This record gives sequence, structure tokens and C-alpha cells, in this order.
Amino acid sequence: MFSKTCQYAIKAVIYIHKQSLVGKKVGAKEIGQEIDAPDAFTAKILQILVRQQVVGSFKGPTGGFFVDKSHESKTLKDVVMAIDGDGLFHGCSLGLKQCSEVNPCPLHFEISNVRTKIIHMLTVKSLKQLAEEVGDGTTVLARFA
Amino acid sequence: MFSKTCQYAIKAVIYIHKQSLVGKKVGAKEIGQEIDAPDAFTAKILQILVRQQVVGSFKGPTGGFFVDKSHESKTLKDVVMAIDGDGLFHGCSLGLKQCSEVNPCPLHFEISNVRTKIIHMLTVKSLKQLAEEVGDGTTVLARFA
DNA sequence: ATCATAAAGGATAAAATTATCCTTTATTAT
DNA sequence: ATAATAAAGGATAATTTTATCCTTTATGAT
Repeated sequence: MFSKTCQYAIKAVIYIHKQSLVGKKVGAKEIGQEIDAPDAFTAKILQILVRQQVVGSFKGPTGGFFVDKSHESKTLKDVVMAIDGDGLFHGCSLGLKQCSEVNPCPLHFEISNVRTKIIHMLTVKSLKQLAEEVGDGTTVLARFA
Repeated sequence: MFSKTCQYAIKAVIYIHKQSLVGKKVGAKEIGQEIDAPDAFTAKILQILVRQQVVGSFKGPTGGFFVDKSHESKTLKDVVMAIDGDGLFHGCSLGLKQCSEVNPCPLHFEISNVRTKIIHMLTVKSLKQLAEEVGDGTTVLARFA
């Protein structure tokens, strides 16, 4: 459903939100260790998320990744869009070019119901809300390792 | 949602069903051309589907791939399971090892709804039923190319 | 100003997925 | 029996995804 990269991205973003809730910026290395992903690869993913303005970053000492008011309304859908693109949400699920209402693939109508549920799942709560639910900083590792 | 290989597999199986409806066996090459997939790769996919008994095959002249009574009740879920495995249906969608009711990931409960819809989509009709709906032999190309 | 720190970015490598080619095996037609 | 046909299977290659390493740029601390 989600690429491995996207799974990392989701975990990373929630961790950043959690740490921002207690006023902490976090480094790529720390994030990688927390979410059990290679740190250099995590850094690459974070670059994309920063460019797409899903999270913010600062360079230098005391720098790191964080979120502020401007990121509060972001959702998991934004993360998935940034990393995996819109394939989950749009286009023929069998990869047909001319799939349409009048010339539908065998999944054309059923996939709509599925996508409605997926979009609901990924937008019903903001990333901030999700982060608040995950638990305090000491339990994050238990959930993400 | 589905790997490219799985998309090929779905199209191939529906095409085989359609041709079996009119009593025809079909070769890997013909299938590949019909579904717009490389034929050698299509042949590999078909090998798996035969082993998993999603379709049948015969070697030699007049040979090819087909389905009979024994395949009638197979569904798209069987195809997806054979090619992509059960990742869509089971396990943590974020790839966490210890994700559970008591220690759930942020998607743990929502993903269940999505999976229910996915399973419905992939099992509500048999492959045979789907094939019957796709149209007659002359329109298949328009749908799959 | 200088140094240390951390993100950004470029180049490269490893692994997995997708794709091709060739040989072997089974089956049919002659 | 022999030849022709088509799936099965093995080996290899191309592409994409995932991962690593090193240099550059920005920022803060001293």
C-alpha cells in the first residue's frame, strides 16, 4: 500500500510532530534511529518533506527538523502525496491508460469505495492530532522500533 | 496499491477467463500482446499463477492457458495473494513489528476499514463473473491495451 | 572571525523489481 | 518415430527503489 520510503516518512513526520509538541527540534540521525531507518536515507526523505513544506528545518547547531503553526493542518495524505505521489488516489489501479466511466476496467467502480476509505483514513486527523495520540516521548520507541 | 507485476497478472487472468468462455486456450505471447506486457515476463507470471492453481495450462501444440470448473470460484484476491502476497490484507501498514491492539500504530484501526473495502472489492465477484462483464472478445483490446 | 554543528545536495552502491533470452520438457500432429 | 509447438525453467540484464558516503552551505556558539 505504501512504499517503504513512505512508511519511513510517515513515522518520521509523526515523530517530528511529537517532539515539536514539547518544543524540541530533532536531527535526521536521531529520527532515523527512532524510526528504525538508515539515517542517511532518512535525511533524503526529510529533504523532500521540507521542500513540500510538510515539515520545517533549520541548519547549524541547535538546528534540526520541526513543525510549527504552518504545518498544523497537514495530514498523512500530504506525506503520502509527497513521497509516493497520487497513484493511490487517482488513475486506473490496473495501470490502463484509457480507463474511464464509459470504458471501465474491472475495478473501476469498486476502487472508488476503497479510495474514499483511504482518503478518510489519511485525512480524518491532522498529523498534530495523531502525534498527540501516540503517547509521550518515552513510549515512542516502543511504538516505532 | 498493486505491483506492476500484479496488474499484469490481473489483466492476464481476466483475459484467460474471457477466452475460456468461448472455449479458447491462449498462449503467453498472445496474452502479453493483449494486455500490453512483455511476453516473456507475462510467461513468468503465468507460471506462478499455474502453480497457485489460479489458472491451468497445457504444453505442446494446441496448448496454452485456460480455466475450467476448478477455477471458477477464484477471485482477484487469489491473484493478488499469488503475486503480491498478503501484505495488502495483513500486517502493520507502516511495517512495524510490534503493532497490535494494545500498542497500535497511528493507522492501526483505520486500516481495518480500508482492508474490509479492499477485500470486498477483490472478492465480491469471481474472476469468471468479471470476465463475463468485460465484454466480448472484440472489445477486450480496447479495454486492456 | 573561527569553529563546530546540522541540513542540503551530489555521486555512487546495493537490493529488489521488472524484463529478456535461451534451453529443457511435455504434448500434438504428421 | 519425427518434427513442430508451447509451457517450464534457468541464467542474465535493465530499471527502479532503497541505501551509503562525501562535499557544500547555512547557522549558531565561542
